[in-house]
Amino acid sequence: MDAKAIKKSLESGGLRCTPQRYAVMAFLMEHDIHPTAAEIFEAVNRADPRCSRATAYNNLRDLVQAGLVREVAVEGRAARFDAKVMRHHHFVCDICGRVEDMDWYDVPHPSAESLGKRILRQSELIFRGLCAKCAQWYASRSAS
Amino acid sequence: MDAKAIKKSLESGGLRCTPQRYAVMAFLMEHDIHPTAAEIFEAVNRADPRCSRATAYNNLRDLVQAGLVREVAVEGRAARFDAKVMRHHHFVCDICGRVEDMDWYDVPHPSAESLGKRILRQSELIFRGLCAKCAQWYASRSAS
DNA sequence: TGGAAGTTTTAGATTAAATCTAATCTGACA
DNA sequence: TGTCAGATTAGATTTAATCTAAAACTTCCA
Repeated sequence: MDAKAIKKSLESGGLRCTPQRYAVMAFLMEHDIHPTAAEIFEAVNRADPRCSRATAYNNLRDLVQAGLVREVAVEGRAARFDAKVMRHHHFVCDICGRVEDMDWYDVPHPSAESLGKRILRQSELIFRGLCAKCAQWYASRSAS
Repeated sequence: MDAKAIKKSLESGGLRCTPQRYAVMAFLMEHDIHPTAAEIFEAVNRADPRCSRATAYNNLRDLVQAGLVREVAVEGRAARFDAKVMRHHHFVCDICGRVEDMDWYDVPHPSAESLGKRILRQSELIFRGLCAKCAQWYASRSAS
């Protein structure tokens, strides 16, 4: 991954490029596995033990606020994160909680005014079901 | 609220109608405020202190599993719940976390097969922005 | 009616996720 | 070099939710 690109993207969000912040952003850009905050902290801390838990969480919060990283809340599980490279929808597996990317397409939505609300962002979709792996496991399980 | 209707709806989900379970379901059907689990427990426990925290949470879980209650995960906040009377979308306020109902409409989505996934449910939408109250507060704040 | 088997509930302990605290460090720039 | 806002830290704390093991109910059949 291009270090300059990461630095630039941090600065475009008004964030200074510190080693810890860089590590969090780089991890997210290099892995499209939608890790939880705990997984990000563990990976970053393993690579460089100077990064503490609070710092990993603080930086994650800052990156989300700056719009560089997207947070996906999943019912009954820890939140998951991904670098917001291109706009896309998500798929969440009911069994293993795995989050996968899905292609972006526009969804029609009511206008803000008609609802009495001031700001209204296009919602990203979260589809739900069983991922290929869990669907297979589930099928073999029901068969026996 | 019709007690018989609540009892029937519990039984339609394969759940026995115990006083505690009834209280949780009744609270959700009588209040469309999308309470958190903690708020539900407090309300139910206040009305009848025989219902413990674990019971409120257990029953909530059972109701969600039975498809009678919907859980809405919100980033950085406790999950919220509502009785699944009619299908609808949701709006979440970025500032106060308030959840509001929005009318249902179909959203086009890719078919399961094209994605290699076995089961794929229609996603309910979550719109995000500022609710009327917070939008007003925010505007008056920026003005000063 | 008795009582075995299953279900539900309970108080309190525990876990998990994330944030807070207050002290310390860093580095840009005067 | 000195200053100071911003960043980081370890560890404590908070919050949300679940677990545990015992007790209390229901059901239902003899």
